[in-house]
Amino acid sequence: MKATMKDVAALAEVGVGTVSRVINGVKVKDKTKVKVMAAIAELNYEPDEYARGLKTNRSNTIALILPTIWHPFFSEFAYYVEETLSQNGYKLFLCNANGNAEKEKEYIQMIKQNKVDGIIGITYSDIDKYVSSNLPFVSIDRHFSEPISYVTADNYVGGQIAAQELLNRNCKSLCYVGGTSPYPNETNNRKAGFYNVCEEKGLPVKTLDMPEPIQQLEQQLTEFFTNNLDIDGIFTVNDYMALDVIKVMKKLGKQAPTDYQIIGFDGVKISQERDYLISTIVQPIEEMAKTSVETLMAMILNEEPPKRVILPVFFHGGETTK
Amino acid sequence: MKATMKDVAALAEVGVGTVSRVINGVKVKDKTKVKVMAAIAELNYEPDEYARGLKTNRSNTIALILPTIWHPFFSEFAYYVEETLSQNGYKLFLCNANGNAEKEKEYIQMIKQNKVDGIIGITYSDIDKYVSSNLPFVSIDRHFSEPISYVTADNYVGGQIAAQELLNRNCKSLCYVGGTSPYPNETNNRKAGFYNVCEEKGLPVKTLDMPEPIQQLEQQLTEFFTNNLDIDGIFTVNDYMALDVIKVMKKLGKQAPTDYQIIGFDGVKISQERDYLISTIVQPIEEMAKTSVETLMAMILNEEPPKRVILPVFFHGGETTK
DNA sequence: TTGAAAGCGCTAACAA
DNA sequence: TTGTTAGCGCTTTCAA
Repeated sequence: MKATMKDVAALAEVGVGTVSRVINGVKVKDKTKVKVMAAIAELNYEPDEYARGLKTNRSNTIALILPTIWHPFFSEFAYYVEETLSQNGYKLFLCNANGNAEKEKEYIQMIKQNKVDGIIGITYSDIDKYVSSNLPFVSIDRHFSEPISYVTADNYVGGQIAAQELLNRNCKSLCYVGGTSPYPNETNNRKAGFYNVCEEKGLPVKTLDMPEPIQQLEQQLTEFFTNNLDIDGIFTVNDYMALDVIKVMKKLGKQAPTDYQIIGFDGVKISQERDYLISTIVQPIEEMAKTSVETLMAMILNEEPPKRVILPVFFHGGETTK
Repeated sequence: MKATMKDVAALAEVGVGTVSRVINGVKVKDKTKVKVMAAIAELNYEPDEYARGLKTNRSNTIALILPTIWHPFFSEFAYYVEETLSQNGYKLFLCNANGNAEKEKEYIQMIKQNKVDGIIGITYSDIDKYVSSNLPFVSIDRHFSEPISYVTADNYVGGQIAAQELLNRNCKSLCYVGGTSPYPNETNNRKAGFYNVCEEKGLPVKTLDMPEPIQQLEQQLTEFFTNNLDIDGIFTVNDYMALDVIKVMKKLGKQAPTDYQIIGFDGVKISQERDYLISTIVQPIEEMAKTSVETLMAMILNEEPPKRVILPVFFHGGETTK
């Protein structure tokens, strides 16, 4: 049978309140503390977090809501979120929402019923409507109109850097390839930053912006690049899109970085120890994860959290640029 | 203020016991049920899982212990575990242990304190020592001596298939490249299956088996392949090792599949919608995840779970074989 | 079919 | 500094 606080109290010949104080680090006479500790060790006592939660209304648990963990950007993010939480004595509920608003709602309900202390969310539905304002919530890469804190990489500057790096490498005909989501999100700033630099230099930019969900991607890409054979500098909304472009270009007989140069966005690594896939604008995923957790912790402790944090990106030169 | 069962009972003019019965689907007179449901809706009542857990000693939560979520094999596995659990009304604690026995132990303690109903573990320490025998535990790819259930892919047959596929493609000089872990695990069977076919055909096999953790991998690979220029058929313990071999071979001026052919193991996809990286023996990850959850569910319901499940693998011909 | 009440294991307020 | 106790919100037994 599992030992309870009562058992410990009896063995140590003290009241349960005293045991509780010892457990929670409240000041107790040294001698009593020793007795209690001995009893705890003897009985192999471990506090019941459910009883505790019932009283305190806290769970030391947070929920991470993602589209899918099966994607290196999200799994890297989750990895660091878990690591940071664990260091803070928090547990993590993993919630794959699959971009499904219904499932996000279900999770919100689960979260309420389970005294979850806060949420970190990378979501694309109007989740804010279901999150009550007193539940700490940090959004990633998504700016809600409500007073919800968010953490994001500097997408605009990332776009600027991409343009600059392509120009530095003598690209003459630039283009941007991306997708447009029905939900507003920060990735649009990548394009804006890219355009900004091009405009300043008075350079025209070609654009392939496909409405999401993207249908027949390969066909659209093939058509676009067949009609624009002069393009020699490409910036894509993310690394995956760059991979898709590379594949199509290969079929068209073009190879990076000799025939054209291409820069992605995200800085995806398929695992910690492996390399970036391509030349890319790297998001500081570890820092974003840590900042999210810290912001959430501040909210939980009723401190004033930053309303928005924008973290710097950097260029990684891989094998798809000269 | 959050509504409690008492509030619902008062509004519906019934006892709390009746409300509890309605919530839990115990038979109640239709008319009463309607009254209670109305009160629940009116008050926006949601049961408190912590109070419930305190009484029932169940949490509808399971823990997934992994080395790291930041790896496509594990994140795919986690993805399907989460999906299946969610369908069963279960929640998932994500535990990255980083191959760190200390952290695994910490997690076990957390699990005990939080009434976690069961564990799915991909672990490489002697975790079984800390898991009490009445806590449902399913191990992946690892065979404990204790009566612990495990789920694994058919690694032996996978090795056989790899050898066969290389031979079918006219490879004359085969080799195996892998690592040996201090902890026994099922991946050794990949090598064994590979050898088995080669021996049957009377073919010699070269071997590079490096003790883990592997130091100076690239150097070891370079040396090995420089000394064995005749090798034209390679089987590696996993997909990543194959990528490393490919990289080294490129530096040696060799290209797959023209100069040599190579088959990996795992069938890693960096995301659901992307392709396999190379020619490989594919593990049925989705099925493994589902089977693990089902086995765990059976244990939780005190049914007799299968002691071991070995699931079939298949060959995927990619661009690294002819 | 239902209501009343005990009690799960803990925290915190109060009293000593 | 410490013991006692009420009560967190539920489930479940017992009796009606």
